[in-house]
Amino acid sequence: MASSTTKPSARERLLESANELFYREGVQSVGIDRVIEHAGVAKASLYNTFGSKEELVHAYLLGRQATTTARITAAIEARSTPRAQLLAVFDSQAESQRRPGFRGCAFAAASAESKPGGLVEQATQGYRTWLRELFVDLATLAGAHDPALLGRQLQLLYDGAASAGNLDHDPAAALSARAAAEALLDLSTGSDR
Amino acid sequence: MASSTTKPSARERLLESANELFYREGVQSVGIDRVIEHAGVAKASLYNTFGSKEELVHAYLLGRQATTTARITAAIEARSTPRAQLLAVFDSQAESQRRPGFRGCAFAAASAESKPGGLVEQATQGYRTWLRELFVDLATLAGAHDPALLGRQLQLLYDGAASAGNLDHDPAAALSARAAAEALLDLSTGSDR
DNA sequence: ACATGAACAGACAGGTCTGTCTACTCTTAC
DNA sequence: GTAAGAGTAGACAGACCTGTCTGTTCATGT
Repeated sequence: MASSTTKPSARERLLESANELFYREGVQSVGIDRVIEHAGVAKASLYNTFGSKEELVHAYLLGRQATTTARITAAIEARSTPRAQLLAVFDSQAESQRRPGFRGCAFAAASAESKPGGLVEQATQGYRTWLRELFVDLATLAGAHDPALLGRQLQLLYDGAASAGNLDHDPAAALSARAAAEALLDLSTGSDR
Repeated sequence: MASSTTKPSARERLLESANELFYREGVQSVGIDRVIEHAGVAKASLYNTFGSKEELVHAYLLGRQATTTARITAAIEARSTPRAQLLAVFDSQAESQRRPGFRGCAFAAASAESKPGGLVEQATQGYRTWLRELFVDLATLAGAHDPALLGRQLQLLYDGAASAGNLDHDPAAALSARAAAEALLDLSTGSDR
């Protein structure tokens, strides 16, 4: 019963501020000073805890991955058939996209702002590998004729919905993606026969 | 016969350098000094010609739009049937993606690095509006049952291929998108009947 | 009572960025 | 010859950024 009544630790407050500011305005645009000011934390605490800004950004992305993974996993487990589970990924995306403050994929944004070869690219690869394998696994379970191809195409739809939903400020992008995913899935499983 | 033998003007050299450096490393990461050094141009010439960095970035994006528009339009005009024309957009994307130095959509990257409400967002909106109308028009000509929906879904595939092709360094992303587009198109036109 | 460790406030160094400014050079037209 | 316009080189100001460092406060365990 330490973390329930006590105020959050410096690390937790830093991560929460980083999540808010980095996602809203970009990891490059937001400086260290703004993060620590928003978190109410001394600069020395940040550098004692994380060592560098890049590692703070890395921790921010890992946190994003954890919440996204949990959200999608929960949506999948709430469905019973593979087909419904596959579409649930897009339902989860649509719900995330409807929330105020949606600004697209945090990994795509951070990658666009960061040099290749750093921790950002590393975290992005980890996240995308997980997502891709998820789609391929679901496509396999759903009985797709070519699970690798269908999984890839589903990820393209997912990426496109994230990108377009952000650039066009269109909260319905994920719904169009879901409809396309449904059509591709039906084609690939031959469910119209 | 002025521009054939004479060396390019400061404006042209600046735009060419901006196109190369901004696209490769990002509009925020590359400073003014690097652009003028690469162009072999004095800093005063840049500010006399463009007025600010933001306007240079804007001009760079307009140049990107012009070349992309020309490339896609040429690919379309080389085909005769609406169906082939629609798929030619993805062929053109695949060819662009195979070229060395491909780094995804310049507008998406620049948007991720820029504050909303500026010239970058404005240029991005213009480009995306053109692309979207192109897809909807081609879907209409191809006889789609719901051209607005199909056009949107094709754009999602296009965006996803650009994003995934960049983040995963996968030059075949546009080919998977093309195959998905073909399937959606056939479904939407009822060509299997 | 007191030591210890975590967090605080904030000054500071060293670097980078945009944008301005001065002074010089070159070409071309008349 | 010379005036005008375009371009060049580079110093400079002012702001901002990351990361380091000093000194202080405060809760907790012994």
